[in-house]
Amino acid sequence: LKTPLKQAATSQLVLTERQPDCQPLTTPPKPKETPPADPWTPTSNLKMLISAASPEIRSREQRRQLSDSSSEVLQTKHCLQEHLLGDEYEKSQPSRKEKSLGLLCHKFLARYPDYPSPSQKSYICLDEVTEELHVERRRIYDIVNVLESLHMVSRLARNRYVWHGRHNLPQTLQALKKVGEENKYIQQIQMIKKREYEHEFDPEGERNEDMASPFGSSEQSEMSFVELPGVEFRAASVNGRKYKSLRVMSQKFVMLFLVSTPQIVSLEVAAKILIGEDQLEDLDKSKFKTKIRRLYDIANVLSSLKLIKKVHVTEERGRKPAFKWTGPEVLPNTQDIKLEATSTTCSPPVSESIPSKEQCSKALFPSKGKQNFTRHSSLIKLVKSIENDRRKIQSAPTSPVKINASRYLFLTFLLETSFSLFLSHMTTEEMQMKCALSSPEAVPKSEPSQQPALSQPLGVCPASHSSVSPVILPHPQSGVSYAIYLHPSQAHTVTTYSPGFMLQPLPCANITGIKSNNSKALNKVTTEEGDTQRGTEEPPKSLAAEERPDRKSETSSQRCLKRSQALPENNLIKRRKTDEESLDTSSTFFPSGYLIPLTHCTHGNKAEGSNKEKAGVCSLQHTAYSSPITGVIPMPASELKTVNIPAFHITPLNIMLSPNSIAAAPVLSNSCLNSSSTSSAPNPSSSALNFMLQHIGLIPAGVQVPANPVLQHVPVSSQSENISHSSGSTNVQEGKVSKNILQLDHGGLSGKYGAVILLQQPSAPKELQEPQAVTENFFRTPGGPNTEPSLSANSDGTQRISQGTLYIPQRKLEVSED
DNA sequence: ATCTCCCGCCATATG
DNA sequence: CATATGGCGGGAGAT
Repeated sequence: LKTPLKQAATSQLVLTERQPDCQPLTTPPKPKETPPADPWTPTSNLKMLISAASPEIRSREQRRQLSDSSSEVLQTKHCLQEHLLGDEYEKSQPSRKEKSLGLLCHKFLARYPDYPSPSQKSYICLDEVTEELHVERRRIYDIVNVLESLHMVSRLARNRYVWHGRHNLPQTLQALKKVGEENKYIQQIQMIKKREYEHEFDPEGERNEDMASPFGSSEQSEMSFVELPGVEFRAASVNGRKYKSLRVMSQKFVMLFLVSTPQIVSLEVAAKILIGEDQLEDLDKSKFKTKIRRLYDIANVLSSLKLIKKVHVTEERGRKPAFKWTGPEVLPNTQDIKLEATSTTCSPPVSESIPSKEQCSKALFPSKGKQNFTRHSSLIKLVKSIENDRRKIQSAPTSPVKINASRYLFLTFLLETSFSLFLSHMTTEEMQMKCALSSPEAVPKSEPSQQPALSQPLGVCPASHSSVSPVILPHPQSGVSYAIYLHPSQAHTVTTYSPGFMLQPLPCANITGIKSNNSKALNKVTTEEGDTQRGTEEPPKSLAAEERPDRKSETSSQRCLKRSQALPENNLIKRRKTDEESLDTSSTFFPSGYLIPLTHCTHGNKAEGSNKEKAGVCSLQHTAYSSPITGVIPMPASELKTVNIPAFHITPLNIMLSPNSIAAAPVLSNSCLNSSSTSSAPNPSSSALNFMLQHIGLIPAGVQVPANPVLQHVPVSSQSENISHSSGSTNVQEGKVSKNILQLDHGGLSGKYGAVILLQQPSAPKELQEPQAVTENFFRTPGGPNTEPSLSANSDGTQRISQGTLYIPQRKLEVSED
């Protein structure tokens, strides 16, 4: 169905083709508005181009880039020249590209400075713009709407906008990120991926249960537009709250980037999420298509702003269009993290409670009344697991339960503290920044007066130094040793994204013989093959879990102490039988995961106030890689037998360790530890560690574990050489360059830090499994009573990791630039 | 064929 | 009511 107008336009084009120099032809679409329009001639096009790249352009630097980067312009110019040369006619009509929203946006942006002086505001008159840029008004709206969503412009009145430039961008992005986190986009993304996954795996299957209620009842499908407090949006009346679809969509789209790690979002996923929010599960094809179209529009504008760029994500399934965030990294949403330069806003005062253990734990829970902290989708799983545990604990307080109790407490602790904290504060940017900060060979130097709180963390090692720094923590009571392997990101060997390992929460199905309701579903979805392929973007198993009341968190620590202390874990230690079959089922894993953050509970730093945050950030820079608060799960050998699924999975991302890195590890870790231990006062790390251990019940309340626990570097007998194969990696090809990017998409935390937790079983028989059966080696304890978990290089130079580590093969994913 | 996404109709909002 | 906005989806150029 062609409308008259359309036909007119078409005919016009035809005419133009035949009569290149025909003057009479004017832009028909809007005869009235479009003034004695320019004829469609090469000249007019040229003029247009020139105007786009002319001196009129303000920020030359960017403009320059623009003209350089936008090959289209050049191309067009070239074409035009040809045209002018009398080449056949309109081979190159005002090609579609020349009219692209992206180019138009460039032209639009060129009219205004990125950072207009606050003194003189520039106003935008749509009429002028449309006229000068020779575009239909409609197009300008598209651009303006997106800009509005970023608060780069705001509407004053009809036809009238104010240009803010990028001044507000940092704040806007920060706000968007925050909202994005609150909206649990990470989880939603995971869910979508999960569905995809199940879809292809399962003929059709029952997808009812777990996807029935996408998210908690507390979903926010509101069509809310994120406003910026400071940013004036005068003309309240003008600022109708309705119909902001494009704006809202734009914001949400941006949010997706800001919350995901890696910051790559495929159109498909974005569209689904944006749709899903309004109507749950609306597999409407046309709606989807429309959404995609809109996203392209938005993406074009965002691209012009250089906030994103197009890439392609290649999976087994094929190439899918996606976009990668290339804009500024957004600081953690917590109010006062001031990194000198960029802070534009004044930071509000900070809390000042005395950090006792209790306080600490409380402090870690930002939201008391309301549940605000972000949770990785996988956390939901974990939550469920915890719930199960709790149930068991409450119902049957018997020995087997005890273990669960401690585990429960531990998980709870992690879940509610570190994770949330980590999630809310950690950013890819930070990570990278940290990587950059730590010099390749020197242990992080402590800034003299600058950052007192930034004490040497336990076993901190510069990322570039060692790959693994083992820390063995003797368990006072049970005698079980826990080894925490922190795996600094191998930035040096890998790339910007260099996650090491990931800890993944696993639903504890079949623990102590009790069948988990999810276990079935879980098994169903996982297949070694499938996981291997899809590892990267694996969605967590079931996300149906609901948030639990926070009440629990408050008391958990206390209860934790009581219970844990009351539990004689020694009893639990038994000889572990080598049973494989039970482990087979454990091959089920959930690719999604998160890192266990290393949070530091700084003591008595009320005075630090705003510094606190800063210190936290800073310390993270150096310690994050090897924070003591890594998941250490007391798991008696006996337990292992019956437990099908360990509490955590460790996902190795790129485990190809350079031979030297291993060698270096011990040394580094030592030095690090030593340095950290020198301080008389317990450093944040150790205190945090103690805190955690006590809560877990691994040590009595009074006992303190020295900052540098007995470290032992043990030669590791490892296997699973194919880890590297199974581990997921993302290749991002930018242009011709291909990078080895580790992506752990699950969760957004991935890629930053990794930690390997090895559970040491004192009495476990030594037995090494076949390398290939990586997933089946979970928690296999090869070492004998005296065997220490370790990492070693194989003859072939490949590093191997063994014992008690869980490997989750990552699906290979490739991201390539066009 | 698929990916992009321009074009412009037309429902609504605004003044 | 005249315009300003902007949702929406057909369908055509790009690849």
